[in-house]
Amino acid sequence: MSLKEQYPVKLYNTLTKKKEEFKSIHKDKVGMYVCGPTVYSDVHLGNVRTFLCFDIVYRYLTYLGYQVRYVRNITDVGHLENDADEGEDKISKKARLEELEPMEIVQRYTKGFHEVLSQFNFWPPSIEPSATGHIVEQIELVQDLLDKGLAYETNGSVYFDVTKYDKQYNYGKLSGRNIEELMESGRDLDSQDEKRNKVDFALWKKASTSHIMRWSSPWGPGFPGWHLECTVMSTKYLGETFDIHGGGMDLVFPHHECEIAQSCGSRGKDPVNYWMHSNMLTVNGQKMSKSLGNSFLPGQLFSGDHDLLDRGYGPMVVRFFMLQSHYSSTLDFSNEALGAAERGYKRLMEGIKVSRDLVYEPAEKSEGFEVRVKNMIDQLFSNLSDDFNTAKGLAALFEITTLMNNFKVGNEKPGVLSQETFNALIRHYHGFVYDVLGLKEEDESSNQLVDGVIDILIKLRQDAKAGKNYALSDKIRDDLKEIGVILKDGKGGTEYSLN
RNA sequence: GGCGCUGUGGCCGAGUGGCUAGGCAGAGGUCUGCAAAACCUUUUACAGCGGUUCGAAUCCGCUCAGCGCCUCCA
Repeated sequence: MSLKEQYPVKLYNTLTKKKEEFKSIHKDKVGMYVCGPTVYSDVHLGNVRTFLCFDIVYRYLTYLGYQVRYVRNITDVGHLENDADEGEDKISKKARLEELEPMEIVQRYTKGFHEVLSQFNFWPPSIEPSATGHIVEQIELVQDLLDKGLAYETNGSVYFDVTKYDKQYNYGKLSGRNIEELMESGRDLDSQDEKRNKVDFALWKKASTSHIMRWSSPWGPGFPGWHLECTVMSTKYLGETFDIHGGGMDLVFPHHECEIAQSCGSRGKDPVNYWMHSNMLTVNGQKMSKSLGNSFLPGQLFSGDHDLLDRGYGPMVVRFFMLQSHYSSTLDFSNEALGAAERGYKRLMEGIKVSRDLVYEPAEKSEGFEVRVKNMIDQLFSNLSDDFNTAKGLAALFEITTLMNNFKVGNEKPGVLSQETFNALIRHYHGFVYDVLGLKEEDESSNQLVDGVIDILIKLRQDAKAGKNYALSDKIRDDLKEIGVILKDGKGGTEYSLN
Protein backbone atom coordinates (compact mmCIF):
# COMPACT_ATOMS: atom_id res chain seq x y z
CA MET A 1 0.00 0.00 0.00
CA SER A 2 1.40 3.36 -0.94
CA LEU A 3 1.80 6.16 1.54
CA LYS A 4 -1.01 8.19 0.08
CA GLU A 5 -3.38 5.27 0.40
CA GLN A 6 -2.19 4.51 3.90
CA TYR A 7 -2.53 8.09 5.06
CA PRO A 8 -5.27 9.72 3.01
CA VAL A 9 -5.16 13.49 3.28
CA LYS A 10 -8.09 15.31 4.74
CA LEU A 11 -8.42 19.00 4.22
CA TYR A 12 -10.83 21.76 5.05
CA ASN A 13 -12.61 22.91 1.94
CA THR A 14 -13.77 26.51 2.07
CA LEU A 15 -16.33 25.73 -0.61
CA THR A 16 -18.15 23.05 1.36
CA LYS A 17 -17.12 24.35 4.81
CA LYS A 18 -16.18 20.81 5.74
CA LYS A 19 -13.09 18.77 6.23
CA GLU A 20 -13.03 16.32 3.36
CA GLU A 21 -10.93 13.45 2.21
CA PHE A 22 -8.74 14.57 -0.64
CA LYS A 23 -9.18 12.75 -3.92
CA SER A 24 -7.18 13.94 -6.86
CA ILE A 25 -8.76 14.15 -10.28
CA HIS A 26 -5.94 12.25 -11.91
CA LYS A 27 -4.49 9.33 -10.06
CA ASP A 28 -1.20 10.19 -8.38
CA LYS A 29 -1.20 13.72 -9.77
CA VAL A 30 -2.26 16.95 -8.16
CA GLY A 31 -2.81 20.34 -9.74
CA MET A 32 -2.55 23.25 -7.34
CA TYR A 33 -2.88 26.95 -7.99
CA VAL A 34 -1.99 29.62 -5.49
CA CYS A 35 -2.48 33.34 -5.90
CA GLY A 36 0.90 34.94 -5.88
CA PRO A 37 1.91 38.44 -4.95
CA THR A 38 1.34 41.70 -6.72
CA VAL A 39 4.87 42.84 -7.24
CA TYR A 40 4.59 46.51 -6.48
CA SER A 41 6.36 46.44 -3.13
CA ASP A 42 8.28 44.13 -0.81
CA VAL A 43 6.61 41.00 0.46
CA HIS A 44 5.93 41.15 4.16
CA LEU A 45 5.68 38.39 6.70
CA GLY A 46 1.96 37.97 6.26
CA ASN A 47 2.54 37.04 2.65
CA VAL A 48 5.21 34.64 3.73
CA ARG A 49 2.79 32.81 5.98
CA THR A 50 0.41 32.08 3.15
CA PHE A 51 3.11 30.85 0.84
CA LEU A 52 4.47 28.76 3.68
CA CYS A 53 1.11 27.09 4.08
CA PHE A 54 1.11 25.99 0.46
CA ASP A 55 4.77 25.15 0.51
CA ILE A 56 3.83 22.58 3.15
CA VAL A 57 0.94 21.30 1.06
CA TYR A 58 3.25 21.00 -1.93
CA ARG A 59 5.98 19.29 0.07
CA TYR A 60 3.74 16.89 1.95
CA LEU A 61 1.77 15.77 -1.08
CA THR A 62 5.06 15.20 -2.82
CA TYR A 63 6.34 13.25 0.18
CA LEU A 64 3.28 11.04 -0.01
CA GLY A 65 4.16 10.25 -3.60
CA TYR A 66 1.95 12.60 -5.55
CA GLN A 67 3.31 14.31 -8.57
CA VAL A 68 2.29 17.89 -7.95
CA ARG A 69 2.13 20.65 -10.47
CA TYR A 70 2.21 23.80 -8.43
CA VAL A 71 1.34 26.99 -10.25
CA ARG A 72 1.80 30.31 -8.53
CA ASN A 73 1.38 33.48 -10.49
CA ILE A 74 3.15 36.77 -10.41
CA THR A 75 0.70 39.63 -10.70
CA ASP A 76 2.58 42.19 -12.66
CA VAL A 77 -0.39 44.22 -13.73
CA GLY A 78 -1.46 46.00 -10.60
CA HIS A 79 -5.03 45.54 -9.61
CA LEU A 80 -7.08 48.64 -9.63
CA GLU A 81 -6.84 50.79 -6.56
CA ASN A 82 -10.60 50.51 -6.30
CA ASP A 83 -13.66 50.69 -8.43
CA ALA A 84 -13.83 54.40 -8.21
CA ASP A 85 -10.40 55.44 -9.27
CA GLU A 86 -9.39 56.82 -12.57
CA GLY A 87 -8.13 53.53 -13.78
CA GLU A 88 -4.55 53.80 -12.75
CA ASP A 89 -3.24 50.60 -11.37
CA LYS A 90 -0.85 49.92 -8.57
CA ILE A 91 2.12 49.07 -10.67
CA SER A 92 1.95 52.13 -12.86
CA LYS A 93 1.20 54.35 -9.89
CA LYS A 94 4.29 53.09 -8.17
CA ALA A 95 6.24 53.50 -11.36
CA ARG A 96 5.24 57.12 -11.58
CA LEU A 97 6.13 57.58 -7.95
CA GLU A 98 9.54 56.15 -8.39
CA GLU A 99 10.01 57.37 -11.93
CA LEU A 100 10.69 53.93 -13.22
CA GLU A 101 9.40 51.82 -16.01
CA PRO A 102 6.57 49.61 -14.76
CA MET A 103 8.54 46.55 -15.75
CA GLU A 104 11.45 47.83 -13.74
CA ILE A 105 9.25 47.80 -10.66
CA VAL A 106 8.04 44.36 -11.53
CA GLN A 107 11.55 43.10 -12.01
CA ARG A 108 12.84 44.56 -8.80
CA TYR A 109 10.10 43.25 -6.55
CA THR A 110 9.88 39.91 -8.27
CA LYS A 111 13.55 39.44 -7.58
CA GLY A 112 13.04 40.47 -3.97
CA PHE A 113 10.14 38.09 -3.65
CA HIS A 114 12.23 35.19 -4.89
CA GLU A 115 15.08 36.05 -2.58
CA VAL A 116 12.82 36.10 0.44
CA LEU A 117 11.19 32.83 -0.45
CA SER A 118 14.50 31.13 -0.91
CA GLN A 119 15.70 32.43 2.45
CA PHE A 120 12.69 30.75 3.98
CA ASN A 121 13.56 27.61 2.05
CA PHE A 122 10.39 27.44 -0.04
CA TRP A 123 10.31 25.07 -2.95
CA PRO A 124 9.84 27.05 -6.13
CA PRO A 125 6.58 26.37 -7.93
CA SER A 126 6.52 24.21 -11.05
CA ILE A 127 5.26 27.10 -13.12
CA GLU A 128 5.28 30.78 -12.24
CA PRO A 129 3.31 32.55 -14.94
CA SER A 130 2.84 36.27 -15.09
CA ALA A 131 -0.30 38.20 -15.85
CA THR A 132 1.27 40.29 -18.58
CA GLY A 133 2.32 37.13 -20.36
CA HIS A 134 -1.30 36.08 -20.69
CA ILE A 135 -3.07 39.15 -21.99
CA VAL A 136 -4.17 37.34 -25.12
CA GLU A 137 -5.87 34.59 -23.14
CA GLN A 138 -7.48 37.13 -20.87
CA ILE A 139 -8.94 39.00 -23.80
CA GLU A 140 -10.26 35.72 -25.14
CA LEU A 141 -12.01 35.00 -21.87
CA VAL A 142 -13.58 38.44 -21.78
CA GLN A 143 -14.81 37.92 -25.32
CA ASP A 144 -16.19 34.54 -24.41
CA LEU A 145 -18.13 35.98 -21.49
CA LEU A 146 -19.45 38.75 -23.74
CA ASP A 147 -20.55 36.15 -26.29
CA LYS A 148 -22.37 34.23 -23.59
CA GLY A 149 -24.17 37.37 -22.52
CA LEU A 150 -22.66 37.40 -19.06
CA ALA A 151 -20.65 40.55 -19.62
CA TYR A 152 -21.33 43.92 -21.16
CA GLU A 153 -19.25 46.73 -22.51
CA THR A 154 -19.57 50.30 -21.36
CA ASN A 155 -17.39 53.02 -22.71
CA GLY A 156 -14.40 50.85 -23.51
CA SER A 157 -14.60 48.84 -20.31
CA VAL A 158 -16.15 45.42 -19.87
CA TYR A 159 -17.99 44.32 -16.76
CA PHE A 160 -19.18 40.98 -15.52
CA ASP A 161 -22.94 40.88 -15.12
CA VAL A 162 -23.22 39.30 -11.70
CA THR A 163 -27.00 39.56 -11.43
CA LYS A 164 -27.49 37.77 -14.69
CA TYR A 165 -24.91 35.16 -13.83
CA ASP A 166 -26.59 34.53 -10.48
CA LYS A 167 -29.80 33.50 -12.22
CA GLN A 168 -28.04 30.49 -13.75
CA TYR A 169 -25.38 29.83 -11.17
CA ASN A 170 -24.85 30.70 -7.56
CA TYR A 171 -22.79 33.79 -6.99
CA GLY A 172 -21.48 33.87 -3.43
CA LYS A 173 -21.28 30.17 -2.75
CA LEU A 174 -17.66 30.31 -1.68
CA SER A 175 -17.86 33.32 0.59
CA GLY A 176 -21.37 32.68 1.86
CA ARG A 177 -22.80 35.90 0.55
CA ASN A 178 -25.88 36.53 -1.46
CA ILE A 179 -26.58 39.17 -4.02
CA GLU A 180 -29.38 40.91 -2.17
CA GLU A 181 -27.17 41.60 0.80
CA LEU A 182 -24.32 42.71 -1.39
CA MET A 183 -26.62 45.05 -3.28
CA GLU A 184 -27.76 46.91 -0.21
CA SER A 185 -24.84 46.61 2.12
CA GLY A 186 -21.32 47.72 1.74
CA ARG A 187 -19.92 51.14 1.28
CA ASP A 188 -21.10 53.19 -1.60
CA LEU A 189 -18.42 54.01 -4.05
CA ASP A 190 -18.47 56.81 -6.53
CA SER A 191 -18.63 56.54 -10.29
CA GLN A 192 -20.65 53.38 -10.39
CA ASP A 193 -22.41 54.69 -13.44
CA GLU A 194 -20.56 52.47 -15.90
CA LYS A 195 -21.84 49.40 -14.13
CA ARG A 196 -25.37 48.14 -14.34
CA ASN A 197 -25.22 46.94 -10.76
CA LYS A 198 -22.86 47.72 -7.97
CA VAL A 199 -21.99 44.04 -7.56
CA ASP A 200 -20.64 43.82 -11.10
CA PHE A 201 -16.90 43.67 -11.40
CA ALA A 202 -14.48 44.76 -14.10
CA LEU A 203 -13.15 42.27 -16.62
CA TRP A 204 -11.42 44.86 -18.75
CA LYS A 205 -10.74 48.46 -17.98
CA LYS A 206 -10.27 51.21 -20.49
CA ALA A 207 -6.90 52.88 -20.16
CA SER A 208 -6.81 56.61 -19.92
CA THR A 209 -4.25 58.40 -22.07
CA SER A 210 -1.91 58.76 -19.12
CA HIS A 211 -2.04 55.12 -18.25
CA ILE A 212 1.29 53.49 -18.91
CA MET A 213 0.39 49.81 -18.85
CA ARG A 214 -2.01 49.22 -21.69
CA TRP A 215 -2.83 46.67 -24.33
CA SER A 216 -5.01 46.94 -27.35
CA SER A 217 -8.21 44.95 -27.32
CA PRO A 218 -11.47 44.68 -29.25
CA TRP A 219 -12.79 47.34 -26.86
CA GLY A 220 -9.91 49.71 -27.30
CA PRO A 221 -6.71 50.16 -25.32
CA GLY A 222 -6.96 48.98 -21.75
CA PHE A 223 -5.84 46.46 -19.20
CA PRO A 224 -7.32 43.36 -17.58
CA GLY A 225 -9.47 43.39 -14.46
CA TRP A 226 -8.54 42.03 -11.07
CA HIS A 227 -9.72 38.50 -11.21
CA LEU A 228 -9.13 37.53 -14.78
CA GLU A 229 -5.51 36.45 -14.69
CA CYS A 230 -5.93 33.71 -12.12
CA THR A 231 -8.81 32.16 -14.01
CA VAL A 232 -6.90 32.24 -17.25
CA MET A 233 -3.58 30.97 -15.97
CA SER A 234 -4.97 28.25 -13.74
CA THR A 235 -7.03 26.94 -16.62
CA LYS A 236 -4.18 27.11 -19.05
CA TYR A 237 -1.74 25.14 -16.92
CA LEU A 238 -4.00 22.94 -14.83
CA GLY A 239 -7.11 22.42 -16.91
CA GLU A 240 -10.71 23.51 -16.64
CA THR A 241 -11.13 21.75 -13.33
CA PHE A 242 -8.22 21.16 -11.05
CA ASP A 243 -7.61 19.94 -7.51
CA ILE A 244 -6.54 22.67 -5.13
CA HIS A 245 -6.76 26.42 -5.26
CA GLY A 246 -5.19 28.34 -2.43
CA GLY A 247 -4.62 31.80 -1.17
CA GLY A 248 -4.96 34.02 1.85
CA MET A 249 -8.32 34.27 3.55
CA ASP A 250 -8.68 37.86 2.51
CA LEU A 251 -8.93 36.71 -1.08
CA VAL A 252 -12.07 34.65 -0.59
CA PHE A 253 -14.19 37.64 -1.40
CA PRO A 254 -14.22 39.07 -3.91
CA HIS A 255 -11.24 37.57 -5.71
CA HIS A 256 -11.94 33.86 -5.52
CA GLU A 257 -15.66 34.30 -5.72
CA CYS A 258 -15.16 36.14 -8.99
CA GLU A 259 -12.82 33.48 -10.29
CA ILE A 260 -15.54 30.91 -9.77
CA ALA A 261 -18.01 33.17 -11.54
CA GLN A 262 -15.72 33.67 -14.51
CA SER A 263 -15.02 29.99 -14.87
CA CYS A 264 -18.57 28.82 -14.39
CA GLY A 265 -19.80 31.55 -16.66
CA SER A 266 -17.43 30.64 -19.41
CA ARG A 267 -17.34 26.87 -19.14
CA GLY A 268 -20.35 25.99 -17.09
CA LYS A 269 -18.49 24.13 -14.39
CA ASP A 270 -16.63 24.70 -11.20
CA PRO A 271 -12.93 25.30 -11.70
CA VAL A 272 -11.74 23.89 -8.38
CA ASN A 273 -12.50 20.88 -6.19
CA TYR A 274 -10.81 22.05 -3.01
CA TRP A 275 -10.42 25.66 -1.94
CA MET A 276 -7.89 26.21 0.81
CA HIS A 277 -7.36 29.47 2.64
CA SER A 278 -4.69 30.33 5.12
CA ASN A 279 -5.43 32.68 7.95
CA MET A 280 -3.83 35.99 8.70
CA LEU A 281 -0.72 36.83 10.63
CA THR A 282 -1.53 39.42 13.24
CA VAL A 283 0.48 41.95 15.17
CA ASN A 284 -0.96 42.80 18.56
CA GLY A 285 -4.16 41.17 17.47
CA GLN A 286 -4.49 43.10 14.25
CA LYS A 287 -4.06 41.82 10.76
CA MET A 288 -0.63 42.50 9.37
CA SER A 289 -1.10 44.40 6.17
CA LYS A 290 0.52 46.98 4.04
CA SER A 291 -2.39 49.35 4.28
CA LEU A 292 -2.42 49.25 8.09
CA GLY A 293 1.28 49.97 8.12
CA ASN A 294 2.00 47.30 10.70
CA SER A 295 3.77 44.89 8.42
CA PHE A 296 7.16 43.43 9.01
CA LEU A 297 9.61 43.00 6.22
CA PRO A 298 11.63 39.81 6.37
CA GLY A 299 14.82 41.83 6.35
CA GLN A 300 13.78 43.73 9.47
CA LEU A 301 13.08 40.48 11.16
CA PHE A 302 16.46 39.00 10.39
CA SER A 303 18.28 42.09 11.54
CA GLY A 304 16.00 42.88 14.47
CA ASP A 305 15.56 46.38 13.11
CA HIS A 306 11.99 46.96 14.28
CA ASP A 307 10.36 48.49 17.33
CA LEU A 308 8.71 45.26 18.31
CA LEU A 309 11.87 43.20 18.17
CA ASP A 310 14.61 42.94 20.75
CA ARG A 311 16.89 41.28 18.28
CA GLY A 312 17.00 39.46 14.97
CA TYR A 313 15.66 36.01 14.25
CA GLY A 314 16.77 33.70 11.47
CA PRO A 315 14.41 32.61 8.72
CA MET A 316 14.31 29.04 9.97
CA VAL A 317 13.26 30.19 13.42
CA VAL A 318 10.46 32.15 11.83
CA ARG A 319 9.48 29.20 9.72
CA PHE A 320 9.39 27.00 12.80
CA PHE A 321 7.41 29.63 14.66
CA MET A 322 4.75 29.68 11.96
CA LEU A 323 4.61 25.91 11.74
CA GLN A 324 3.71 25.69 15.42
CA SER A 325 0.22 26.91 14.62
CA HIS A 326 -2.35 25.58 12.22
CA TYR A 327 -2.65 27.47 8.97
CA SER A 328 -6.34 28.13 9.49
CA SER A 329 -5.81 29.98 12.77
CA THR A 330 -4.64 33.50 13.11
CA LEU A 331 -1.15 33.68 14.47
CA ASP A 332 0.01 36.57 16.57
CA PHE A 333 3.47 37.81 16.07
CA SER A 334 5.49 38.76 19.12
CA ASN A 335 9.00 38.96 20.38
CA GLU A 336 8.40 36.51 23.22
CA ALA A 337 6.81 33.94 20.95
CA LEU A 338 9.74 34.15 18.55
CA GLY A 339 12.23 33.74 21.35
CA ALA A 340 10.46 30.62 22.53
CA ALA A 341 10.32 29.32 18.99
CA GLU A 342 14.04 29.80 18.64
CA ARG A 343 14.74 27.56 21.62
CA GLY A 344 12.36 24.93 20.34
CA TYR A 345 13.81 25.05 16.87
CA LYS A 346 17.31 24.55 18.23
CA ARG A 347 16.19 21.60 20.30
CA LEU A 348 14.69 19.97 17.24
CA MET A 349 17.75 20.52 15.07
CA GLU A 350 19.93 19.25 17.89
CA GLY A 351 17.86 16.08 17.87
CA ILE A 352 18.55 15.69 14.17
CA LYS A 353 22.23 16.03 14.80
CA VAL A 354 22.07 13.41 17.54
CA SER A 355 20.18 11.03 15.28
CA ARG A 356 22.93 11.16 12.67
CA ASP A 357 25.50 9.76 15.06
CA LEU A 358 23.43 6.88 16.32
CA VAL A 359 24.79 3.42 15.67
CA TYR A 360 22.54 0.42 15.35
CA GLU A 361 23.81 -2.64 17.19
CA PRO A 362 21.42 -5.57 17.34
CA ALA A 363 20.16 -6.33 20.83
CA GLU A 364 17.37 -8.28 22.42
CA LYS A 365 14.12 -7.19 20.84
CA SER A 366 11.28 -5.55 22.67
CA GLU A 367 7.89 -5.94 21.09
CA GLY A 368 6.37 -3.13 23.13
CA PHE A 369 9.07 -0.66 22.19
CA GLU A 370 8.82 -1.68 18.55
CA VAL A 371 5.11 -0.89 18.59
CA ARG A 372 5.68 2.41 20.36
CA VAL A 373 8.17 3.55 17.77
CA LYS A 374 6.02 2.42 14.87
CA ASN A 375 3.30 4.49 16.43
CA MET A 376 5.52 7.55 16.45
CA ILE A 377 6.16 7.20 12.75
CA ASP A 378 2.49 6.68 12.18
CA GLN A 379 1.71 9.86 14.08
CA LEU A 380 3.92 11.93 11.80
CA PHE A 381 1.87 10.95 8.80
CA SER A 382 -1.55 11.00 10.36
CA ASN A 383 -0.94 14.43 11.86
CA LEU A 384 0.13 15.95 8.57
CA SER A 385 -2.62 14.14 6.70
CA ASP A 386 -5.07 15.75 9.07
CA ASP A 387 -5.44 19.02 7.21
CA PHE A 388 -1.69 19.62 7.12
CA ASN A 389 -1.56 20.04 10.87
CA THR A 390 2.05 21.08 11.29
CA ALA A 391 1.53 21.90 14.97
CA LYS A 392 0.62 18.30 15.67
CA GLY A 393 3.36 17.18 13.35
CA LEU A 394 5.90 19.08 15.38
CA ALA A 395 4.57 17.57 18.58
CA ALA A 396 5.22 14.13 17.08
CA LEU A 397 8.68 15.20 15.99
CA PHE A 398 9.48 16.33 19.50
CA GLU A 399 8.51 12.95 20.84
CA ILE A 400 10.98 11.41 18.47
CA THR A 401 13.53 14.01 19.47
CA THR A 402 13.19 12.94 23.08
CA LEU A 403 13.69 9.37 21.98
CA MET A 404 16.81 10.33 20.05
CA ASN A 405 18.21 11.93 23.17
CA ASN A 406 17.39 8.82 25.14
CA PHE A 407 19.30 6.78 22.59
CA LYS A 408 22.21 9.10 22.91
CA VAL A 409 22.29 9.03 26.68
CA GLY A 410 21.80 5.28 26.69
CA ASN A 411 18.39 5.13 28.34
CA GLU A 412 17.18 3.31 25.26
CA LYS A 413 18.99 1.21 22.70
CA PRO A 414 18.35 1.38 18.94
CA GLY A 415 19.17 -2.30 18.67
CA VAL A 416 16.07 -3.23 20.62
CA LEU A 417 14.16 -2.26 17.51
CA SER A 418 14.21 -4.19 14.30
CA GLN A 419 16.73 -2.80 11.88
CA GLU A 420 13.88 -1.98 9.53
CA THR A 421 11.93 0.05 12.08
CA PHE A 422 15.00 1.88 13.26
CA ASN A 423 15.87 2.86 9.70
CA ALA A 424 12.33 3.97 9.01
CA LEU A 425 12.33 6.06 12.16
CA ILE A 426 15.49 7.88 11.20
CA ARG A 427 14.44 8.22 7.56
CA HIS A 428 11.09 9.78 8.37
CA TYR A 429 12.42 11.85 11.23
CA HIS A 430 14.77 13.46 8.76
CA GLY A 431 12.20 13.39 6.01
CA PHE A 432 9.60 15.30 7.97
CA VAL A 433 12.00 17.87 9.31
CA TYR A 434 13.83 18.54 6.06
CA ASP A 435 11.49 17.58 3.25
CA VAL A 436 8.02 18.06 4.65
CA LEU A 437 8.44 20.96 7.05
CA GLY A 438 11.31 22.38 5.03
CA LEU A 439 13.50 23.16 8.02
CA LYS A 440 17.24 23.13 7.77
CA GLU A 441 20.24 24.08 9.83
CA GLU A 442 20.28 27.81 10.22
CA ASP A 443 24.03 28.13 10.09
CA GLU A 444 25.82 26.72 7.12
CA SER A 445 28.99 28.23 8.46
CA SER A 446 30.22 25.04 10.01
CA ASN A 447 32.73 23.38 7.78
CA GLN A 448 35.58 20.95 8.03
CA LEU A 449 38.18 23.57 8.85
CA VAL A 450 36.13 24.96 11.72
CA ASP A 451 35.36 21.45 12.89
CA GLY A 452 39.04 20.60 12.94
CA VAL A 453 40.13 23.74 14.74
CA ILE A 454 37.49 23.42 17.42
CA ASP A 455 38.29 19.77 17.92
CA ILE A 456 41.89 20.76 18.66
CA LEU A 457 40.70 23.29 21.22
CA ILE A 458 38.39 20.72 22.78
CA LYS A 459 41.35 18.34 23.15
CA LEU A 460 43.48 21.07 24.74
CA ARG A 461 40.68 21.78 27.17
CA GLN A 462 40.34 18.08 27.88
CA ASP A 463 44.04 17.95 28.77
CA ALA A 464 43.73 21.00 30.98
CA LYS A 465 40.82 19.44 32.79
CA ALA A 466 42.71 16.20 33.25
CA GLY A 467 45.48 18.23 34.89
CA LYS A 468 42.85 20.01 37.00
CA ASN A 469 43.80 23.27 35.36
CA TYR A 470 40.23 24.55 35.45
CA ALA A 471 41.26 28.14 34.95
CA LEU A 472 42.55 27.25 31.50
CA SER A 473 39.73 24.89 30.62
CA ASP A 474 37.14 27.49 31.58
CA LYS A 475 38.98 30.14 29.64
CA ILE A 476 38.87 28.02 26.51
CA ARG A 477 35.18 27.44 27.01
CA ASP A 478 34.42 31.08 27.77
CA ASP A 479 36.51 32.45 24.94
CA LEU A 480 34.83 30.11 22.49
CA LYS A 481 31.48 31.20 23.84
CA GLU A 482 32.45 34.79 23.16
CA ILE A 483 32.70 34.05 19.47
CA GLY A 484 29.55 31.96 19.46
CA VAL A 485 30.79 28.42 19.95
CA ILE A 486 29.02 26.61 22.78
CA LEU A 487 30.79 23.60 24.29
CA LYS A 488 28.67 20.86 25.76
CA ASP A 489 30.20 18.17 27.93
CA GLY A 490 28.42 14.89 27.59
CA LYS A 491 29.11 11.36 28.61
CA GLY A 492 30.66 10.50 25.29
CA GLY A 493 32.89 13.56 25.22
CA THR A 494 32.53 17.21 24.38
CA GLU A 495 30.44 18.49 21.53
CA TYR A 496 29.90 21.97 20.26
CA SER A 497 27.23 23.99 18.57
CA LEU A 498 27.32 27.35 16.91
CA ASN A 499 25.17 29.99 18.46
C1' G B 1 -25.44 47.48 9.02
C1' G B 2 -24.59 42.31 6.64
C1' C B 3 -21.66 37.71 6.70
C1' G B 4 -18.06 35.00 9.42
C1' C B 5 -14.21 33.75 13.03
C1' U B 6 -11.81 33.63 17.80
C1' G B 7 -11.39 33.65 23.36
C1' U B 8 -7.15 27.24 26.32
C1' G B 9 -2.42 27.14 32.15
C1' G B 10 3.21 32.62 33.18
C1' C B 11 3.82 33.01 27.36
C1' C B 12 3.00 30.78 22.36
C1' G B 13 -0.11 27.32 20.66
C1' A B 14 -2.76 21.91 19.23
C1' G B 15 -7.03 19.37 20.37
C1' U B 16 -11.24 15.79 20.96
C1' G B 17 -17.85 14.74 24.10
C1' G B 18 -14.93 10.58 28.86
C1' C B 19 -7.91 8.89 27.53
C1' U B 20 -0.58 13.38 28.91
C1' A B 21 -0.71 17.70 22.77
C1' G B 22 3.83 20.09 21.98
C1' G B 23 7.32 24.21 22.53
C1' C B 24 9.16 28.17 25.84
C1' A B 25 9.46 29.67 30.87
C1' G B 26 9.22 27.80 36.39
C1' A B 27 10.37 23.88 40.34
C1' G B 28 12.98 19.35 42.07
C1' G B 29 16.42 15.54 40.73
C1' U B 30 20.46 12.61 37.71
C1' C B 31 25.07 13.67 35.31
C1' U B 32 29.33 17.34 35.88
C1' G B 33 35.33 20.14 39.12
C1' C B 34 31.69 24.14 38.03
C1' A B 35 28.44 25.41 34.23
C1' A B 36 25.86 24.43 29.78
C1' A B 37 23.59 20.56 27.24
C1' A B 38 21.01 16.06 27.83
C1' C B 39 17.77 12.88 30.65
C1' C B 40 13.88 11.92 34.58
C1' U B 41 9.89 13.97 37.61
C1' U B 42 6.57 18.07 38.33
C1' U B 43 2.91 22.88 39.35
C1' U B 44 -0.68 26.31 36.87
C1' A B 45 -6.24 25.36 31.90
C1' C B 46 -10.00 25.68 28.90
C1' A B 47 -13.78 34.15 28.94
C1' G B 48 -18.65 34.50 31.95
C1' C B 49 -23.66 32.60 32.77
C1' G B 50 -27.26 29.05 31.64
C1' G B 51 -28.80 24.44 28.97
C1' U B 52 -28.33 19.26 26.56
C1' U B 53 -25.73 14.76 28.51
C1' C B 54 -24.22 9.48 32.90
C1' G B 55 -20.17 12.89 31.54
C1' A B 56 -18.38 19.11 28.07
C1' A B 57 -12.88 23.08 27.42
C1' U B 58 -15.24 20.10 23.29
C1' C B 59 -22.59 20.42 21.42
C1' C B 60 -26.65 24.53 22.04
C1' G B 61 -28.24 29.56 23.79
C1' C B 62 -27.16 34.25 25.87
C1' U B 63 -23.51 37.88 27.70
C1' C B 64 -18.73 40.08 27.52
C1' A B 65 -14.12 40.86 24.83
C1' G B 66 -11.27 40.77 20.39
C1' C B 67 -10.63 40.00 15.14
C1' G B 68 -11.60 39.28 9.77
C1' C B 69 -14.33 40.09 5.12
C1' C B 70 -17.94 43.36 2.82
C1' U B 71 -12.52 48.44 -0.78
C1' C B 72 -6.31 46.77 -3.18
C1' C B 73 -4.51 43.23 0.33
C1' A B 74 -1.68 36.67 1.63
